[in-house]
Amino acid sequence: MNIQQASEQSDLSVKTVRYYDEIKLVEPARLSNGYRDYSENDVHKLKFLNRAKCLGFSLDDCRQLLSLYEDKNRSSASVKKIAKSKIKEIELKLAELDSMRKTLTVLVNSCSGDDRPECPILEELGKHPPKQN
Amino acid sequence: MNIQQASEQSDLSVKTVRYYDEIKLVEPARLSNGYRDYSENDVHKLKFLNRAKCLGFSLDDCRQLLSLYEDKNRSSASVKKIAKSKIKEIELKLAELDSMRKTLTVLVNSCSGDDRPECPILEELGKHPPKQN
DNA sequence: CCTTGACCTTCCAGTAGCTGGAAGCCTTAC
DNA sequence: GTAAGGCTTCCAGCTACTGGAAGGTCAAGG
Repeated sequence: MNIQQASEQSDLSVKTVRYYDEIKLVEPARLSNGYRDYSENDVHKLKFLNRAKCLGFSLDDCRQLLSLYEDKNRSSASVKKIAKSKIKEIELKLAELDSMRKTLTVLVNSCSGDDRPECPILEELGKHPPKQN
Repeated sequence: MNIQQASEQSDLSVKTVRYYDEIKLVEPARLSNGYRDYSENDVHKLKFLNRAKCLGFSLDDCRQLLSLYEDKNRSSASVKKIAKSKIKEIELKLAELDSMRKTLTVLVNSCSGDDRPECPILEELGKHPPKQN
């Protein structure tokens, strides 16, 4: 099938699908006119990638997962390890964002939000040394 | 003061400080030999930027906040508006990450993680159409 | 047979926010 | 004088695409 159909079936943009070919994630056959020709299996891989991406895996992670997916001699332990480290990453990011949210909420609540120039948010940003990063 | 001192005082890397000059966020004076010469006020701005960055503001947001910070006729409402929309963004990202975390946790818990190839994580990735993105 | 429109192709540039490295001055200490 | 460390600029690269230009291909209609 042509690239547009593959794109629709995998719910990835045409540009993205072409990009995945370029970086050798999913390389379809080519027709004599140069057009990409996606097989059912190619589309299946594209869907797999989209799903993994939605779960926060990087393209490098995706590449690993895909090769494990296709390796019938894999051990489930190797997949579990990748997934667990991804959970750790996500939890770190969650904690960081939550701390940002808390700080910002306190600041917003202390700001009158009127026409006057006095602003506790800016004062705070100006006063304090950075606590993160 | 020279760029290294400014970098240390603001807790930003030398490269970053130079970059902020390049994108006209904080443009220090120059000595006759071409060296950047940071004033106390410049360093104060660098610190402000670092703090704002830690709270999740993009450099574009930072640019706005900095100009509001320096505008003595600003209204606190305009700052509050930016901060509130940033909180919204952060909350969206939090929800997304939390959903990833939950899904991944379920998958990891259902995976034996041994030497056998059977892996519910990969099966799940292969089976399902994407639900997000 | 020609044209039109919708495909497809490649290639180049740009996004955010830096980071690393090369080549080459400048300054300071020994 | 020279060596080490600063400083400068510029160029490339990172992630994961996206937009757009220039041009080839294909099917339908007149």
